[in-house]
Amino acid sequence: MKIEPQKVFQQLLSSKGLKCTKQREEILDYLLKARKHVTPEEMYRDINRKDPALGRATVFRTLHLLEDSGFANSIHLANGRQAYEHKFARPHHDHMICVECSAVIEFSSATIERIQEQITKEHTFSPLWHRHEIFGRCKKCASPGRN
Amino acid sequence: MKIEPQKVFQQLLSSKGLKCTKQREEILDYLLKARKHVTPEEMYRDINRKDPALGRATVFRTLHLLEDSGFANSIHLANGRQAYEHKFARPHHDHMICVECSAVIEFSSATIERIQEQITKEHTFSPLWHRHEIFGRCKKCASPGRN
DNA sequence: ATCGTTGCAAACGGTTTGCAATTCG
DNA sequence: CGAATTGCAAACCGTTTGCAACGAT
Repeated sequence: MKIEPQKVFQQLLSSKGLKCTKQREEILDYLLKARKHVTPEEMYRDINRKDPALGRATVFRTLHLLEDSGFANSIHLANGRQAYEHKFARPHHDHMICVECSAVIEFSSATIERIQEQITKEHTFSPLWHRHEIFGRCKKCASPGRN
Repeated sequence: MKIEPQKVFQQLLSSKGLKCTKQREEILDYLLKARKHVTPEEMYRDINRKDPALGRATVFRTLHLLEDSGFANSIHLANGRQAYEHKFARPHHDHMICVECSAVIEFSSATIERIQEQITKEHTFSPLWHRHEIFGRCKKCASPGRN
């Protein structure tokens, strides 16, 4: 049985008495199609091109809605700005972020997760989520001949 | 031979042709004495109480100077804001951050570091630094009878 | 005296909010 | 119809910056 994000989203909306609007659909679709992490501004720029009526505020509001509902994740880029990715059928993973070109490479390690669990337990800390970001230079930006 | 942060800082300053000012000393001292991670605003508030002449801009400027020189570290709190800690004679460590009271608990794991190295190597990624933050509730805030 | 540094206040940039108009259910 | 949602523009808030006065060397 294939998961259909749009359907799931609609269900969530109606279950909360919220409405399914064109803007919310556009934004979810954009996020689902995006191959990389997108910033609210990129999102606004791209969707607004096709639908000039869309406002910036709606992008932010919807992104929060998606994040709160567990449909999206946000990461912090090196400059502190946020970028989002959807969470449909994607296993948990963390990120390596290139400080030069902002490329994002995903990684995950069951061992790290296990150690984390152990560490939090030792400190009687109840983990909710975590952020493990490695900053550096990607293959391309670190290659010789580029300082 | 004991390390004397203030001396080291003075050396760095003069080696760069920068000046050793009262404000810079106050800020470094504050950071050294702080037992927890401090935000620029806390810093400004506290130091400004004793020295009303100190301005907010100087706090930010000095914090950047300290970070760039490797004397301080910054972390992002759950709300995206920054907080700083000094780096004198402190081994590398990461953080668990309480989403309720913003308490910060430090942790470190040689195993995690090792795995990270291996992962970056696999992706031909040249790491510069990383941020590993676990968000959740500290012992106190997670205890029953609260929420 | 020189040039880095400071405080101030204005500018910034990303995000949020108040509100009247609009749209979904 | 009535409540939720939207776009707009103004408000926010942490941070940065331009500038004239100041201060360390």
